[in-house]
Amino acid sequence: MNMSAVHTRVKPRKGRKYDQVLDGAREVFLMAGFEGASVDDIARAAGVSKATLYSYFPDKRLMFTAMAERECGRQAAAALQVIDMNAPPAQVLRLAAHRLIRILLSDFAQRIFRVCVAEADRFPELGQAFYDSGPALGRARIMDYLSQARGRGEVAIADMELAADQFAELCKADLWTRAVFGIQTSFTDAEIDRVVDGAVATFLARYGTAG
Amino acid sequence: MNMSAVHTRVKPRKGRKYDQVLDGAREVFLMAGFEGASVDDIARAAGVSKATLYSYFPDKRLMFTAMAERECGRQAAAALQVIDMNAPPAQVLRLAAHRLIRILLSDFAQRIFRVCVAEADRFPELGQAFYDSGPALGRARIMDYLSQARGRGEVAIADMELAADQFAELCKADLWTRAVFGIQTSFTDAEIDRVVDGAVATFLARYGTAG
DNA sequence: AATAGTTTAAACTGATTGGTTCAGTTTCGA
DNA sequence: TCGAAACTGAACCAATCAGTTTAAACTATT
Repeated sequence: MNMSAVHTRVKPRKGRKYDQVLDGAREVFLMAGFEGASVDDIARAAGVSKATLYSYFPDKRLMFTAMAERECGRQAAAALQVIDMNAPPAQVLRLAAHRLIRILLSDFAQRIFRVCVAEADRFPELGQAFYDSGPALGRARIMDYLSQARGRGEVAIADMELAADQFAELCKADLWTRAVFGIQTSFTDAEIDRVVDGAVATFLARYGTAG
Repeated sequence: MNMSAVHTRVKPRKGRKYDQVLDGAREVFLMAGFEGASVDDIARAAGVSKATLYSYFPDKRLMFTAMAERECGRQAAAALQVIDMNAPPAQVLRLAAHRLIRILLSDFAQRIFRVCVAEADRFPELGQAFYDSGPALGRARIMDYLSQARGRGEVAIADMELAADQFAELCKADLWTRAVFGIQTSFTDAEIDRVVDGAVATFLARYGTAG
């Protein structure tokens, strides 16, 4: 079946302004949430007519999930930065903590988190998608490193998964909470360093071996 | 000014069905969010006519904030349970962790968290209210105990605030994340014990003094 | 029982929503 | 340059929404 696609490369669903539409959808959905966003606003933000918009997506819901999944994918890609697997824990963890916090506190991550959480029961599959592309992926990365470090005897960890989760949680320590409630929106390096140093110190106090 | 209130006790804003209205508001708002909730639904859930409802609250927004603030207050009251200030850290922390997790994972806390987060920028004061009556209050309680324990030399803590935050974060370790995204809604005692034990162990590895 | 205040159901307003339709314009490959 | 497909803009529809109004029914206190 689908003989027309024989040499037309896998046919990305439809035509030319697809990304443009999703960009508009992202802008409006992330600002206003699902119910708060009107389709007319999205069309305007996308610089596209409403008819075009509905030629790409059969309804508002699918438009929303499409944009959410694309953004989750992007987030996942952005999180996959190189880590020096051979460096000592104190150094690697400090760097990882910094990166993680910067992502967690970014305006973008905050917005998409809010939307995913708010709409988690209207779109059950959405929570899973966000979890897989964010927290779960970050944890896997941390576990990768910790496993190697354990192989070198640099850390002593029995429950690897729990350890990775604990490290991620330690990085949040209040900063993230205050950001998500809109209490504080920008953070100084000093504030972040305090949390990062605290996270690394606590983590290594439990799991570190040598000095 | 306000001479009419001289001997009419401080006048609780208005009459008889106030709580009834707020109960209905809670039910619908927590289920559907601010935009998703219709005033007619709220009236129906409250068992009250729409006219009555509008005689208590001038508009939907104020109805929302009133209910949110009441619920935050309740949450705060519920969190204030007795703690044996003189028991050893390992024991107190384990109990506190259990309580905290149970609250964090409860259906009610999850729902109100979602609504507060989702509506944090439509209602800026709401995030603050939730933070004060939830995380901030919990932290204060933990700090109280840790201070006393430090006085007895049972823990060695420099940055008390950070330590309290770290403990709270350690208690969440993935369980909370999965709950908030709707990935997992009920948790076994074993799952919780694993996180609790891990949190206490890690915390005391860093801050504990004796065995 | 009379009075004064509350509550009710239901109809109504004006605005907005998601979604459709369509006549006409643009784009682009062949 | 032709023609099909993609796109536009605006009008349109039915539904829903927050909020108001009204006339009748209920509840107290006196």
